Amino acid sequence: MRPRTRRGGGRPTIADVARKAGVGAITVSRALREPDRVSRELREQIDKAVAELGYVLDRNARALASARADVVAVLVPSLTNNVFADVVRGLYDGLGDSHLQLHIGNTHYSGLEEERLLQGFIGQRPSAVVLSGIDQTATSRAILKEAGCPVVQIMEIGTDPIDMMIGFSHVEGGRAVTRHLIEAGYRRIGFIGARMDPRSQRRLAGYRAALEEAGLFDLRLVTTTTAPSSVSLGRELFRDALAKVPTLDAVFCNNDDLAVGVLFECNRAALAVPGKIGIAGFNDLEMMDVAYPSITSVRTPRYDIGRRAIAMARAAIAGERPEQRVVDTGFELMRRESTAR
Amino acid sequence: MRPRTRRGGGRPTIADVARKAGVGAITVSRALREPDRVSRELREQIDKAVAELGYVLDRNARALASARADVVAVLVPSLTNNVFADVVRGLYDGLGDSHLQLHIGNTHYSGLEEERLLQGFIGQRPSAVVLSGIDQTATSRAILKEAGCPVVQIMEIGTDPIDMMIGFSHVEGGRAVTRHLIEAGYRRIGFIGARMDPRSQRRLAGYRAALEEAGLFDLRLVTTTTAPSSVSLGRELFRDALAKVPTLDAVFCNNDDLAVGVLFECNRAALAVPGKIGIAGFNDLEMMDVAYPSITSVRTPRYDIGRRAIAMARAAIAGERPEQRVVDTGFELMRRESTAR
DNA sequence: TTGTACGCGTTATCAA
DNA sequence: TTGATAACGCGTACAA
Repeated sequence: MRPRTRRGGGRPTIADVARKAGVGAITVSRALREPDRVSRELREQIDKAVAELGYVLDRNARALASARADVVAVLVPSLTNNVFADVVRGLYDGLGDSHLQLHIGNTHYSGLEEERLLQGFIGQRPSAVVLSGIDQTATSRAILKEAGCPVVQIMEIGTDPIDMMIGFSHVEGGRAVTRHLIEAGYRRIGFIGARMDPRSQRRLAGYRAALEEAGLFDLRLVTTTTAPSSVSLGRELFRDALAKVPTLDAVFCNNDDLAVGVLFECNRAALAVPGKIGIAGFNDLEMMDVAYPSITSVRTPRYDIGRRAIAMARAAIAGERPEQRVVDTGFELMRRESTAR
Repeated sequence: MRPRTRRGGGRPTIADVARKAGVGAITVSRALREPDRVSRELREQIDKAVAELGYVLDRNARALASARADVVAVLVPSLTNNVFADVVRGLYDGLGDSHLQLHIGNTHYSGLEEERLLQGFIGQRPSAVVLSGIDQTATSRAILKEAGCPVVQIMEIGTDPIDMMIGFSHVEGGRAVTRHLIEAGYRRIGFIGARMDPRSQRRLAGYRAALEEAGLFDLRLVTTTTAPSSVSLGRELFRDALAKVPTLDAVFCNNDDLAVGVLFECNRAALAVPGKIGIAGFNDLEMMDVAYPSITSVRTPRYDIGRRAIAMARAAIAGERPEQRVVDTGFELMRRESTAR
């Protein structure tokens, strides 16, 4: 029975390299992974053969044989959102010289989509999973608990981590910025929110708590939509809010895109900022400091969260026990011209 | 000799499912891939067994056995850049109901990094490769030609596609917007550019060509940096440009972030836009239309390019020959208040 | 429509 | 330090 034709595109395999270098296949494998455990002589022959053949390791075969994929699965709710773009940048930078790869999945703010993606990713036997927020479905939590790999929830903290967590309290963020507005002398402080995902909801809760403490809360001050955030949406929501409450003297925006839209609308309508209207955003995009007037916001350590999430994952992959399972990064209120009255 | 302990984490395999469902392993495999080719009765038994066992397909094993990974490798120069965030969104949406996965790599605008990533991705035997621009290194081109899978270069067009291409001419984009500024009556038109990657260089070339046609070109009008683009950088570069050429009456910004920075700086310095200074950007981010004054820009079909690139890749994977290897999507000049004088 | 035998390219195990 | 052998879990080819 003659050997069948090779299925793979005829690309060189580890056996080809071994033959050419005059060694066993396993020695080639070792030379590639742990060069120190192979004698210098053989290593050089092998390197030469690899170069001549243009050999490229088949990651699928490696993953199958070693039952782990050197892949970190990452689930974020959006790729368009600057916030998660920064997180992902931090994740990449956190990889450093490890041979880990990042596989990014976009949940589109849907728990069900997260479940679906998780199924797919788990099928790759990732070395770790990083995912956003703390509102996973019961099924997702079950999948992750059974996956047997480190899991890092990011951008938020809570009391019941699947495994590890790093982020900050969105309730406290919302509360801090709202208190600042109150202290600045504003009294009719509106909340403008888009998307209204769980983190936005919690920012709203912080806003409400702060206003209630001060006896200033009024439901009509809250203007939200589930539509995705954008600058133009900021303009629209602000118009709506002003129509509802003509005495509005400040707005806390769910995020910075909205705040910029509000600022442009104030400029257009000749509403003085911060004199007539105070504006505060959330996340502190780079633009906020450059805007005229510059816009108050809550600086969230997105990039850092990304870096440290990978560091936590790498430590756990290496078998280390985390010092703390839940890491609170905090946030920083950036007071600027838009609320300086 | 007793069977050794299983290497994998003891997760159920296709054989376990087959045993439980009382069928052959291959029937389970088929039921998963091509349900129509398995009798309804068996299919139901199999689905039940899968659910009860919590079976998850091992994608690595599938990829190894079938010599293809159902993965599209995507290389973009940046994830922070809104432009590529939109492209990636388009790519995801283009996937539709296919069982393809996207694996995103970030080249950080480096040809060498692109090469390195390509090596890694090719090791996964992707079904297709999507990459940005037309300036790949010779090595990258060689790797791709040998990969034997469809390749789509996006965001730009040129005369020598590796395989397929979809995008538009950045030279023409730069030329169009510059001509518009000239027609609007501006005479001392500056160019402000950050990053200055190949596409930025070509926008600059278009700008220069248009000004030279009109006899208005002057090297001192050009202010660039290789630093990454940002709103604050737009402010800085505009200040530099104005210091060099105090008679400056308009600026074409390499991209919209810079343009927004210029607008804020004009507001702060009380330079009337468009009266005293005209401003034009590139890419037409959503914000441009909301800004006050709204900002002229070149709308680039980023999302669409993403979608169509995947469509082209899918067609090629399915064995179809493309109608055209190079697709010019064009662009659209959006005339707005910032240049309406 | 279903099943059998084998191979995919690599690594773990164990022995030399 | 090196190598032979047997998995890893699934899909292809072919036969029934």
